Order: sequence, then structure tokens, then C-alpha cells
Amino acid sequence: MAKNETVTLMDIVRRTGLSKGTVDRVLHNRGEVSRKSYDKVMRAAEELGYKPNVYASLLASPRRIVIAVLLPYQAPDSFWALSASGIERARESVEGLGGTIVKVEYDQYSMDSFREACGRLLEMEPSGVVIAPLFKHETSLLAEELRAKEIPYVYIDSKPDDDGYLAYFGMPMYDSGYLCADQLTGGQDVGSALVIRIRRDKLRQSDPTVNRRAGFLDYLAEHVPACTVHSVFIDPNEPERIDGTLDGFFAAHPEVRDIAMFNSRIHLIVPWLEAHPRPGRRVVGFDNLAANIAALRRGTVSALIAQHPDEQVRLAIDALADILLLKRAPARRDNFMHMDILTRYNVEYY
Amino acid sequence: MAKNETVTLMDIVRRTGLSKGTVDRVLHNRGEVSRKSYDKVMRAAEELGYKPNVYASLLASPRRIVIAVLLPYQAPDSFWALSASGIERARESVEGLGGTIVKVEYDQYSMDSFREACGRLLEMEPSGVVIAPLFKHETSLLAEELRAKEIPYVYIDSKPDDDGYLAYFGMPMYDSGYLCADQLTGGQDVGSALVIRIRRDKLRQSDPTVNRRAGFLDYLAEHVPACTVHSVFIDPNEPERIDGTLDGFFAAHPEVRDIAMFNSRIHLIVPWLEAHPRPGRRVVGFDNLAANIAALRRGTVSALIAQHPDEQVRLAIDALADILLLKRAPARRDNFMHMDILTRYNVEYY
DNA sequence: ATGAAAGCGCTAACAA
DNA sequence: TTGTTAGCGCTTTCAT
Repeated sequence: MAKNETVTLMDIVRRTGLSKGTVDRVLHNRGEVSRKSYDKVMRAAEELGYKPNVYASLLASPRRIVIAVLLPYQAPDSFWALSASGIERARESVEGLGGTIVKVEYDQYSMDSFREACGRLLEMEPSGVVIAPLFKHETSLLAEELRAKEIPYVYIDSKPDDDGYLAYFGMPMYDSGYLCADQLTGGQDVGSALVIRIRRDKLRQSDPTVNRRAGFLDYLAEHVPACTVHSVFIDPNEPERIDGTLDGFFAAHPEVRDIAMFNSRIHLIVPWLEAHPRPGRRVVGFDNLAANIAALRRGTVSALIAQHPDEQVRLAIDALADILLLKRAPARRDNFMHMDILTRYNVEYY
Repeated sequence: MAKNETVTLMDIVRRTGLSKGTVDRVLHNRGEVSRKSYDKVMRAAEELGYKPNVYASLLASPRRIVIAVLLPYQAPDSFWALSASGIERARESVEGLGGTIVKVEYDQYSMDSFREACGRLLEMEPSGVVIAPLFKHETSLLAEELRAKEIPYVYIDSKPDDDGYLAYFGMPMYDSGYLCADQLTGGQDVGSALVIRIRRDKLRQSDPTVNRRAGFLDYLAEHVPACTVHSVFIDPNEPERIDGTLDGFFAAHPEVRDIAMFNSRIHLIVPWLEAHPRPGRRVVGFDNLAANIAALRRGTVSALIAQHPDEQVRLAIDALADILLLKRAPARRDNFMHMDILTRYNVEYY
């Protein structure tokens, strides 16, 4: 139907005999048009294969969007610091479209700080919000407010029970634990394994890695049923005690060789590992923190499973920008990111 | 300096007392301006922190770019078919900017077809070109032409000796072979391994996987020096003979268990493998063809190393669009893509 | 060498 | 309910 040339709004005007104003009104569903005109325009648009020129539209429109990103304060070389580059990349494209991105940070160990961050966020009346929901209950309160104000929001990292979100970008936690066990044992017969866990204070929300642990244990039960899994708890706030804890454990269980950790802090035990080398030992952890990567390069860590926090937040922001600016709904609502297996031989190009 | 508001070309006009026309002329270095005006405008732009609005610029300009992508014909579920989605994704963004992408295909087994494709390509006078350079000499002729016409070009997949290219996107071949060997043996002591190779006819250009094989062999020499590597050649055009070839090899070498293949066609030997199961066997191949993925899921293939041909071509087109439309040079010239390790436990989310 | 003016495709106020 | 109009920020003739 359509000519080789791009078809514009004016083509519809000419074909329908209506005016730019009217055509624009029906194209944007903003009422004040007769049924008849509506149909005429829709048909013409359809027949001509009309596609609005987003940039002309943006140029002409005074509307500017603001996207708020609610996430934990990003300590250097921490899990959340990895998301920074994703935010910056998204910022480029969003700013190119005349929008703004604002980070709203909270202390992941303080519910008050989260609550207070929600307040700041609401105050700035964002057009869309990205949420890293570490506090369950408080998050649902925030979500409720956003829904009331018809502000679309996207979850990253984890997803609460809530049905009003626009999209979710995260890692499949259970499966990542399953994969972790496969990387640790290779399905070989391993007699035992050690899982290092983080001691959490009572105040904290539920352990974000429970599902990962479940996947890990299920893999072992299915593929290496004879394997005994030990656990040891360490406290990141008292790094000086880690060595002692590990010394104690291995004194009692010298036969244990392979080690896994379900959060991003495998680097915490690297000093001990390097002080106590053991041939054939496998060590698997998560996330590409600089300290983890360095240990991977040195061969202390065998594999790292990376979950792309940067991609998650970038895609989340893009989804918001798409719906807000370009009126394009996300292709899928729940998006599980690929789990990258990093070894010393492919980390170079990561 | 600059106000909160965006600074436009008109701000420079007001500040310098010159006209839009003159300001535009100096901003685009297209001469016909006095030294004095030039300096005035540049200073003003600098001081005000002027950033051109690309979309307004694109809107106003009648210039349309055409990007040609020169690549092998994409047989269903072949390596090159994987690039299709990348081209489509790039197409979306480029068309949004008023550009066009045109595929120019050739038969990867026929030099004449390549030559002829180059002719068609040149004829359409593209603004930029993406090249998958399977024929060395012919590619250098094309590159020369493009340089003469000042048409920027980007290589994907492999890179000839040539210094006029804008950028290159590919996989580090040697390292991918090294990684392959690590995935095959895990550094464990393996007595022998079999490499399946494709028989090439004399006409063909050099084997694209030589470097990969070199990396593979070097890994073994360094980590598993006692390992004997056998080779067997198969012909994809005579699939019915593959079974016989493998039967023959394994009759003579029953001790060989682990198998690697350096191109995307590991799926060719899957029927034989499944007809002759062997516990503990490891099989490593390359590229996420549907047939390969299916075999990975079934456990016949242990790991696949994926090199993202879709990303390569998308990034290549984007680099071209950036320089052509937004006048932004690529961040790096040589870009080595990440090598993804796919196993049955992470392939789900790929 | 410079300026004026028209227009890219669209939005939104204002009239009618 | 509909049409008219004045831009958004920039490019590009065409005069001067």
C-alpha cells in the first residue's frame, strides 16, 4: 500500500480530509472526537501503514520524564556497585530523549533508611520507578502508592508478591544454585562440600539466597546423593575472625575439599584459601566483583556465576523509558537474565 | 555556566549576534565563514556548554543513510542464521533514525558469489558497510574501494590484515580454543581426546578455526601434557558417511572418550553419540544453533561456547550508525566479545 | 561571508 | 467536535 516514502501524519490528514488536530487527537486516544472521525483516521493510518516519528514527537512535546531508581547505597566493589555502569548507560539514552534519571539510595541494613528513601522518592513525583526491593513489607506499601498514582514501576534483582508491576528483571535464583552445584562437582562423585554463609542479624529481611541454596542442595541430592554438605557462618563485619572459623572447621573436617558461597562475597575467604592451598580444590562463588575476579584469575576461585546487575537495571530503565516515551510495552513481564559462567579462561573478555 | 535549561543553537545566535545560518556553518565546519565569526561561535558554544539535539538535526536533514551488511547466505539453523536477530535489532534503532539496513548475501563456498556481492554492494553506494570477510584477497580489494570512496566499514567475525577499518567485532579465536580445552578436560588428567574436523575443499579460503585449534592444543600441552590428540575428518555434505567414519575411528581407538569440535556443527555427530552412549564422556562444541542446544539439553553435549554473532553484527551496525548519524567514534577499535559457556543448567535463560 | 525564511513531523493551545 | 496556528531545534536553500 504505502509508498516507498515514509508516511506522515499529514498523509492521514490528506486522505481523511480532517485536520492535523483531529488526527493527532485520535492517534493519542484523547477523546473529543466523533466516532466517525475516529474510524476514518484509524482506517487511514492502518491502510497507509503510518508509524509516528518518535523524535519529531519528542521534539514538539514539552513533557519531560523523570525515572527514579531506588536501590541500596553502592559501596565500592560491592554487588550493587556493579549496577552503576548500567545506570549510566541507560542515562545516556534516556537523556538523549530529554528524560532524567535520579538515583535514590538507601542503607540495605536499615529499614528506616529504606522508608525514608521511599518518602524522598514519592516527593519528586517521578514518571516511573525502578525498585530493588530488599524490604518486603515496606516495598509493598510503596508499590501501593505508586499504583494509586498510576506511576509504572519495575522490579530488579528480586520480586515481591505483588501484581501491579510493569516488569521484572532478575536472575533465576533456584536455578543459579543448581548450576553452582554443577560447576562445583561436575556431577562427579564428591564426598562432601562446604557452604559458607553470612551471619545475618535478626533485624534483617529474609535471606535473599534461600532459593539458591535450595537449588544447590537439590542438585546434589539428585546427582551426588552421597555428598555431605557442611555449613559454616562468617560475619563480614568481623573479617579478622574468618580465618579462625575456617581453621576450626577444617581441623574437624579435613576431608572436605570443595567450597561454595551463595552471595557475592567469596572474596572474603580468599585470603584463607590462599594461605591454605590444596590441590584439586574447587571453589565456586557468585558475581563479578573486582576482588572475586582477581581471585578467579589467580586460580583460587574456580568459577564465578555472574548475574549482570548492570544489565538488569539498564533493561529496567529502558522498559520504563519505552512505555513512558515511546508507548511501547515491554516484550515480557518477567525477565530472567542469563547466568554467565566465568572461569579464568574466559574472564578476560568479560 | 549553563542554565538548568537546555542550551540551543539559538542561544549561541543571541550571544554572538550572528545568524542561525552562520552558527550552523561553523558548527559543521563547512567553511564560508570569517575567522572572526568562527572564533566567536566556538567560544560561545564552549561557554554555554552547547550540545546539539541530534533528533532535531535528523528531523531537519534530508540526508538518509544506508548501511550495507555483507555476509554469507544464512541457511536455517546455521552459524550465520544466528546473526539475523542482531541485524533486526539494529534495524529497529537505525530505522528510527531514518536510516536503512540492507543485507547483501553471498555463498560462503563460492568466491565468484562473493565478488559479485561486492559489486552489488558498491553499486548501491552505501554510507557504511559491515563485512564478514571470508575471502581474504577479495575482501582487501573491496576495502580498498571503500577507502577510496571514504565509506567507513566494520569487520565482524574475523579481521583481515588491513588498517583502514573503523572497528572490528569478533571472538578471540585462540583463547576460545584454550577455554574449550579447559571445558573438555577440567585440567584433569585425560589420556586422549578426539577432535572432529570438517573436510574442506581445496578451493576454500584458509580454515577459520586454525587459531582456535592452536589454543586448544596449547592448553593441553600446558595442563595435560600426557594427552594424545586424535583428529578425524568429516564432510557435512555427506552426513550419511559420518557414522561410518566414527565407527572406524573408535574401533581403532576404543580408549578415547572426550570429543571436541571447533566449528558450529557439533550437532553433526550427535546422532552417532546418542547411538553409542558412554558414561563420563565429555563433548564440547561451539555456538548456540538450535540443534546444538537441543543436544546440550539432552546431555549429549556437555558444554557449548557461544560467541554471539548476533551481538557482533548489532554492535557493528551501531558503531556505523553512531559515526554516520551522531558523529560519535566507537569507544574501541578492536572489540573482542565475551565467550559464553553454556551448559544444560544455564542454557534455559540464554 | 552572512542572514532570512521555509520546513522536517509532530504537539498543544486556542479559536471556531 | 473540529480546525488553525505557533512552535520544538535544527538544516538548507536562496538572497544579499
